[in-house]
Amino acid sequence: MALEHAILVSLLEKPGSGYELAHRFERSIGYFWTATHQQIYRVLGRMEGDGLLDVREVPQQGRPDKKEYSVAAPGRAALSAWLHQPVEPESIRHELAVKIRGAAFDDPAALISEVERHRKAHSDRLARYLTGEQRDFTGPEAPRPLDTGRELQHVVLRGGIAFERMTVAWLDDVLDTLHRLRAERPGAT
Amino acid sequence: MALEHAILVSLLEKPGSGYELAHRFERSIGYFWTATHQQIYRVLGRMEGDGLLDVREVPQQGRPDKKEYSVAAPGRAALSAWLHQPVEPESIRHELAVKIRGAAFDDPAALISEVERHRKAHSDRLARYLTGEQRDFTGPEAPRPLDTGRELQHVVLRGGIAFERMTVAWLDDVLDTLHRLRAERPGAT
DNA sequence: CTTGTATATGCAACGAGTTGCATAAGAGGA
DNA sequence: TCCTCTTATGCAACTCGTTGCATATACAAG
Repeated sequence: MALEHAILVSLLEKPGSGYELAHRFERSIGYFWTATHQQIYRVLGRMEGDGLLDVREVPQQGRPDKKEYSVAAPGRAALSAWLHQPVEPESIRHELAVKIRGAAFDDPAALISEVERHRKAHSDRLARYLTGEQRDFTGPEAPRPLDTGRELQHVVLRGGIAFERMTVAWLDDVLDTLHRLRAERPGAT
Repeated sequence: MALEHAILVSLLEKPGSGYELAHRFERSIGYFWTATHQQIYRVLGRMEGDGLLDVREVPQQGRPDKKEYSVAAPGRAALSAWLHQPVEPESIRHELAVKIRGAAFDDPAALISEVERHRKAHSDRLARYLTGEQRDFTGPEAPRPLDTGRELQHVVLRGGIAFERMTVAWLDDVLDTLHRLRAERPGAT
């Protein structure tokens, strides 16, 4: 149930509506957890029912009203309990890797454009992360000592950056391999 | 439905029983996709029902009989169709990162042992991958040119190695950060 | 005045994945 | 003899996650 915990963390950082949370999950929270708005609304409803969250109806002008959620005391306790419990180190799930190994039973060269597409998506994301890092964590915006929250946000962002950099480099390795295999078998398409 | 495709790839590489597949998913296939035996048996049953797989009852001595699955023609066609379809670049889901950001609202120093545990798990996995690479892809066992399948297996393994290396380095960064934060706030536990 | 975009919330159905349990045969050791 | 481990297969119940659809307000562009 890590979505619950990701929502608690995000709402502790700043209260907000389901819609706003969905956007954060496409941005900063998205470095390490993803969720669609349907999932978020469903879980928000359940968490409110369980007393983990408080809701406040916020009337707005020029746009529909919203429900602003914030973390209630039991929610904070639930997060704290989870933080003190071990979680299992996760394994990767990489569909593209399944495809690469599957390509041995089809035409490997046909994968090249797909891999290039993935490479672009990851290098775009890397650029976005680096821009965010420049904006939020350097110069006058750099976290002062003792700003624990900012320091921890930064180290998580550095993890996202390292992941994307590693992925781009690996996809280059994959592309080299696919090109080499095509050169060795000039008969293939 | 990537589990289906991962099973097709694995059975094309070598036919086997559900039990054997479950073990492969803890080893080589596990570089990029995980699954428990319950999931595997369920999906194997469905795939057989859909005509994607052939089954053969294999009587054994000294152990229970097994059902050996292999890929039927429609299964091969289904894999090929999927290979030619684009898949979305995936995002990470990293529970530990949720915890790190959540630690800002609790005691960051309490996370240190948890992060160390994860670091060990990842560096153990890295060592296992490197041993496997030595065994299967160097010296007399190195893939000859034109051995497409082996080359592709190797590039996927290199991806697993790169991922674990990157993760270990990042967790060191996280540990540095947590230690630094603890030093700056000597009051905390 | 219609179309498109952004804000805002939600249901229903399905498929994917996890957890707990159950069964059964043979091998090896206490 | 009993206990445990390995091989081998599976059901049931549940939660998690995805996809498609539905609704409503407001603003801007054509």
